[in-house]
Amino acid sequence: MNNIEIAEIFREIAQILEIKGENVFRIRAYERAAQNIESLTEDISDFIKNDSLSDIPGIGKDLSDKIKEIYITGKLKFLSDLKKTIPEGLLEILKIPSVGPKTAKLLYDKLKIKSISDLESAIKKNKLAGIFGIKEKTIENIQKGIELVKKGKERMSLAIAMDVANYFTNALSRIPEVKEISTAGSLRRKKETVRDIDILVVSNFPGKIMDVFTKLPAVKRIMAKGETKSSVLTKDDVQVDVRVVEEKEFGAALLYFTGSKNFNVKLRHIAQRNQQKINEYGVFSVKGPKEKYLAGKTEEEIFKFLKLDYIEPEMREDTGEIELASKHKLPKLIDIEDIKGDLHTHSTYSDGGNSISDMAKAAIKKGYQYIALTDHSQSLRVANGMSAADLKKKKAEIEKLNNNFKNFVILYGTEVDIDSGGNLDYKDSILEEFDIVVAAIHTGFKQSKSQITKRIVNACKNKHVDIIAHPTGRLWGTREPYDFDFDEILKVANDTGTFLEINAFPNRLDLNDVHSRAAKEKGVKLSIGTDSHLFEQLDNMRFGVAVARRGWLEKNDVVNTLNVENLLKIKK
DNA sequence: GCCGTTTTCGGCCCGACTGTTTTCAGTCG
Repeated sequence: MNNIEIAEIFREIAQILEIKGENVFRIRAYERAAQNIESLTEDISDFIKNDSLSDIPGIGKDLSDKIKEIYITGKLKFLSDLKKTIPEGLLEILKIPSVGPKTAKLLYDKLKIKSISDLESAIKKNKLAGIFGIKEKTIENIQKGIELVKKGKERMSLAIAMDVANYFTNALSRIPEVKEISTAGSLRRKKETVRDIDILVVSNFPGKIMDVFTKLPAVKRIMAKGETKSSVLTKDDVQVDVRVVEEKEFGAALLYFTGSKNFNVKLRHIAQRNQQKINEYGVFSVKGPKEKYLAGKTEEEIFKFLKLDYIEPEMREDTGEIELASKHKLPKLIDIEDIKGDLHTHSTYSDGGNSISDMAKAAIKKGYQYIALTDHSQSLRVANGMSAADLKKKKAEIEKLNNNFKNFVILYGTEVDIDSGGNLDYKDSILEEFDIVVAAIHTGFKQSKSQITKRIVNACKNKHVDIIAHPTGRLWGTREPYDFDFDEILKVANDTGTFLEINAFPNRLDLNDVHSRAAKEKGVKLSIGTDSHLFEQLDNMRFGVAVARRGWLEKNDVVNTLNVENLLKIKK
């Protein structure tokens, strides 16, 4: 049982307790525990071995025992007993927007509805209308919610979310009454997937903003429209929320709507201790009979009032950053401008769409000092992998192009396949010719944990392999990461001086934020590569940088922030 | 169920919007 699986068990418990109408704070305790376990950079087994489970915030005596039980037996009696008390399908009803635990319970108690299909047929037979508290409008909302669930569009990738957000921020910026505008929520924190788009606007004419927003051409349906806050659904079924605030509230609102929830809760605790209160309108003194506005115009001002250094949005998850901010020990996160080159790209020599020359030109235009063309190796036939003979031609072409550059260099590279037996697809005598060797697994994803771990360990131990690309193999929404011992890879990567990649391709983002942070803590260096197959995709670097920032990485942790001389010096 | 710079008991973040109510519960973030 790994961290994610244990977190899921606690989440399921929270949901069942919710339906049963249990104490909300008990429910919150399970949710909080789940979130904290999920964001641990160490394997939960380490805490069990060291008998230090209660060091994890939100884990006390009871949850410690439950974690141990799960770890040892693979299951939890408390959960299986709990499951018996409610019908199986009931949890899926909670996924319907506008249907919460109270409604789910009501529907079950009155009509014995225990699944979405039960609910649909009850609506068809007009059975809902008779229930106290449910009328036409509620039924309509449930129906629309069911449609959404069926389409299965619960979260979107960060890349898509950014596109949608740009459309709305551009459109709203054109309104003269808009003084300031910003995205908020998980999009601003740059989470790898985003559920809905939050936009914050400063204006003295909220009514006008609400009108324009809800009438934009991309809007399919208005879900809610109030004086200062509205929600719509776009034609692609993306939910967008816009909230209008006054200038003196903007920082407070931005802080509040950026979250995360746990981060906000902790800030409020700090405020409470100082006899202050934080909400989306500002920081207020609650000393004396009357509340007094203290701050709220900017986030910086609010952090200052709380005696904290400014915390970047990507770090606001309550995983230790608030404590560091109070001690002035926050890391200085890497920035997109720090990136000096791309170490994972493809050309027409394998399965890329552009020539080496075109890729290089695009890299120069981005202000890079180098680009590595890492075409696939021979056995990867689906990707037009390169034979040893083709390599000579490619090397000659790169040498010729490099003669014409000043302050820029193309690195002769390869993405060499790690085959199912753990061998590399080129001999050492070929590998030593390259400037940069990226190694990756492309086949045999279903092998056992020990087999896959051994394959990657072998690659790390090769004296020519510089980078392990997309180390976990996951493809968002299509392929789960393969099973391997990440701690072991970190150890070997550190011992051998092998870099691990943050693959910036939007549906990979591999390593992810938690893995990146773990790598940093173990002293492993990372490389952010776009895996571009077209020159336009070099722009995906920003998604890789987003992952790095969420993983607390600084400039020094990432090797492609170095200039080319230093890069070639520190690589194997 | 967790947690403690007044607490080992009694708290636990806080407000907008909706739909159903005649003053508020449920949902959401």
